Amino acid sequence: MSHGWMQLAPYGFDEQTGLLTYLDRLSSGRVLEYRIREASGGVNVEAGRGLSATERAELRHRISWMLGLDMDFSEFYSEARREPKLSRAEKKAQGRVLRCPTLFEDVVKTILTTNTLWGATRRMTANLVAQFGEPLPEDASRKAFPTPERLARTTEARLRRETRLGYRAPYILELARSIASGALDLEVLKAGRLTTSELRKRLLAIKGVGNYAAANLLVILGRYDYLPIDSWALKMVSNEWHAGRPVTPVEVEAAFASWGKWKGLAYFVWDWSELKD
DNA sequence: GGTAGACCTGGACGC
DNA sequence: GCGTCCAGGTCTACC
Repeated sequence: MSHGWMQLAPYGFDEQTGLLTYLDRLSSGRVLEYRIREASGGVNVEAGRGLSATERAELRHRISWMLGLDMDFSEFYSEARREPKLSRAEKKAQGRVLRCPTLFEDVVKTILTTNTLWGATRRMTANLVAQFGEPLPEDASRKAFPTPERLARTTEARLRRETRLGYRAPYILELARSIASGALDLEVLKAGRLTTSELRKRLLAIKGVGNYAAANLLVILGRYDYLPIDSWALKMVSNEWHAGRPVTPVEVEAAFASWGKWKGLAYFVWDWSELKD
């Protein structure tokens, strides 16, 4: 819950019951819904019946990635004990950032967060899913996130008209087409073989991904050396340490510099003071 | 390498 | 009802 991904389609979250849902399309082409609940020692997932062994293995792999189930934060927690503003991190098992099964989806969603309001990000994502996603067999009104191949077949004009992506439409289209054609492989970036600096270069090479978006994606990839400094970060740092005076990205960097390779994570789970009116 | 200016969209705000 | 501003930034042209 450290960022808003659970509010973006095809994720759904019920605050009353704590049920997290997600509509996914497996490589077999099967579209299904994951119903994920917290359980003792892990999570419980319902995902329909009649899955093959291959599909079950893929599903397990994808959900494990989405929830970061194999991530180890013990080193960060050890550092965080010296900072009261991070004291709840270990107790609440914070650090995991909800992510999508494919990096393609995370990149698209990150581009849709830029230069707009959160409500518009939600709307653009919902439009993309509704217009280009593959439907759930038992309820055609509910759909998975569109594949690069499906988006690659549409036109910029249709993207602009039907999803209201605005100037972001050509970025999303170019990304989808590069992946669909095989020219770009984003999934390989998850393997952890590249240095953070090299990973950042690859992300910045994507049209529509700048410093903020790259840093946000690095956090999603488990690299915390860069801060995703957006207008919200400027506002929160201003309120936290500068009595509401406007601050620059340099001052945001300075505020978290002492956290070194953990600074992106410290920023994400920081217990921010209430904004003053 | 640093920096204006343009960029879709739609909600908030002032008049 | 209308015009302006701006938001969880980025790109391009220009210096």
